[in-house]
Amino acid sequence: MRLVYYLLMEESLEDFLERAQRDFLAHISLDCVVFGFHAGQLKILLLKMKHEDKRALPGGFVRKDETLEEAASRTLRERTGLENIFLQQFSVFSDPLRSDPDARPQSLVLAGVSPEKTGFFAQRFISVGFYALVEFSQVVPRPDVLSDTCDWYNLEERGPLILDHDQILAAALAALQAQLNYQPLGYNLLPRKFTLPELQKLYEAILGKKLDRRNFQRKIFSYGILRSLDEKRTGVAHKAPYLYSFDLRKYQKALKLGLQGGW
Amino acid sequence: MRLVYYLLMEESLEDFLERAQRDFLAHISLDCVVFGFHAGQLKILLLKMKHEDKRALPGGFVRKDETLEEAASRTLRERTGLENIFLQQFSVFSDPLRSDPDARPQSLVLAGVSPEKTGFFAQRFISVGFYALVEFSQVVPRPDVLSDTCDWYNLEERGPLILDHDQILAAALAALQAQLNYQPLGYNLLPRKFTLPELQKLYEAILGKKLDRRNFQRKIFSYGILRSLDEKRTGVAHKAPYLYSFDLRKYQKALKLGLQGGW
DNA sequence: CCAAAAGTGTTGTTTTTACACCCATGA
DNA sequence: TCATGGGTGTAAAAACAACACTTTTGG
Repeated sequence: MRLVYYLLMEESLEDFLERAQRDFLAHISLDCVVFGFHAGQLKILLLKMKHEDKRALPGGFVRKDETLEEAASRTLRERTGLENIFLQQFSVFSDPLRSDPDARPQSLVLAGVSPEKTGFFAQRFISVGFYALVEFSQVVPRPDVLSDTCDWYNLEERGPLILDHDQILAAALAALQAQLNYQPLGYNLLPRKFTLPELQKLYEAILGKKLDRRNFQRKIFSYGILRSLDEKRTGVAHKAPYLYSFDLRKYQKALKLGLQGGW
Repeated sequence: MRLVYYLLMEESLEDFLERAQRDFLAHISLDCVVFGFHAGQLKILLLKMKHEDKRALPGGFVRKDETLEEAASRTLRERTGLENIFLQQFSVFSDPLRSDPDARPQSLVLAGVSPEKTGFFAQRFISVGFYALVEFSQVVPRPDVLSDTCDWYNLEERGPLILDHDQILAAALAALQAQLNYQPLGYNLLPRKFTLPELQKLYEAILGKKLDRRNFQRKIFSYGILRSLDEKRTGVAHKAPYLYSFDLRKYQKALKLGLQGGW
């Protein structure tokens, strides 16, 4: 209401500028929902905070000379050891009450930081949510300075998360589902060589429902995005499935229009 | 690189906290792409800046006690006179070079502000993009304090926009297209009573292509989201078309699963 | 009365769904 | 050898795309 007044009354433009620094101050953070796929299950990478029972999404802050994407990439390089991680913004979380201004400072104090230095974390943060897709087996999880552990969790076994991270995770999952036909999810979550049943299980995990095997194969083939490898997965029980890899050029081209049809 | 060092070397946690306030400072703004629909055309609301030739998207800042959505809503209340505007975040724009730190302060100086007070606008802003849908005829455009005029423009006749606003607009259009089957675009862009040809023209404007009249009608009816009004649009040339309105309850329900099928 | 927009069905084609048997492998 | 998962095709149903004539109205 005050601002409306400033903007409508021309005389207050200078006042507005003076107050802006105080009235409009919010810090920006980012939180990443890192998805991996292993043994037919979607996994997410979570940190176990020091002196806290709850787990947290890997997150970070943006430096002056970085884009958000660069900051997220840097953060995830630290958490996973990987370069060039596939990243996608999906939402911004800006509830003024989303973070408890005492929680993080308290756990910092428990971690041995003097209380007067914890001010940074006591401020309001507006957080940009990213989801990231990584090849599970390539990741070497590394906790950050506020965490004890960094590990993969199944979605159902993740336990409670700090702050609004449950909400962020739910939004990431919804974004993942919505973008299945518009982003190369398979390319980024699976190893270079994979079998059709593996790809199908990935689709099933993302969509949360079973798909018909024959219809799935027909449809995937119809996109022309798979390169058949004349090679089979060996060492597994039962009939050896064929291996495939993505034809990235065709995959990208097909995604531009969106893979047609529903699942 | 410096940050990597801080986070990997435990001893620097306190240093990290001290520097964070300086290293991680970015201001948050928001920019709104306000869509309206009139005479078969998509329109956007743009401000003509004082002392600048280019036009700008309506934008604003977030107060301490607001969510981004509340801030956008407040901003658009000022620009349009409307309450409860339909708003949707679609992307965050964080290129460190996206804004010229001199441009806005210079035009403020031209507007009579003393140079030392323009510091707020010289800082780095990370901007959250929203698209808004309004009923064209309800809007009473009002310029803000930095602008001469606030008016509707056709997409093709908008002229050049400041900063990265062309990019923001392009992203908003892409989001609009992508969400056609998931958001009540028709409900928010059309008046309460409308004709099928009007609804079809809206779809055509958003998609940028012509649709077959009979197939369109069959498909729209099949969703069961329209209420037929036993009333015709009078006073227009040619055969009078029937009026319809949305059955909001059914529309919302249908959108949860997404309106099926492609356009 | 005529120009222009609106209403209305059918048909061929494509896409989707549902469904069952044989094969290869490791245990 | 057998239990388990992988490979493969067909038919019926649904969705989609293409297409033309008649009606109504204002000018």
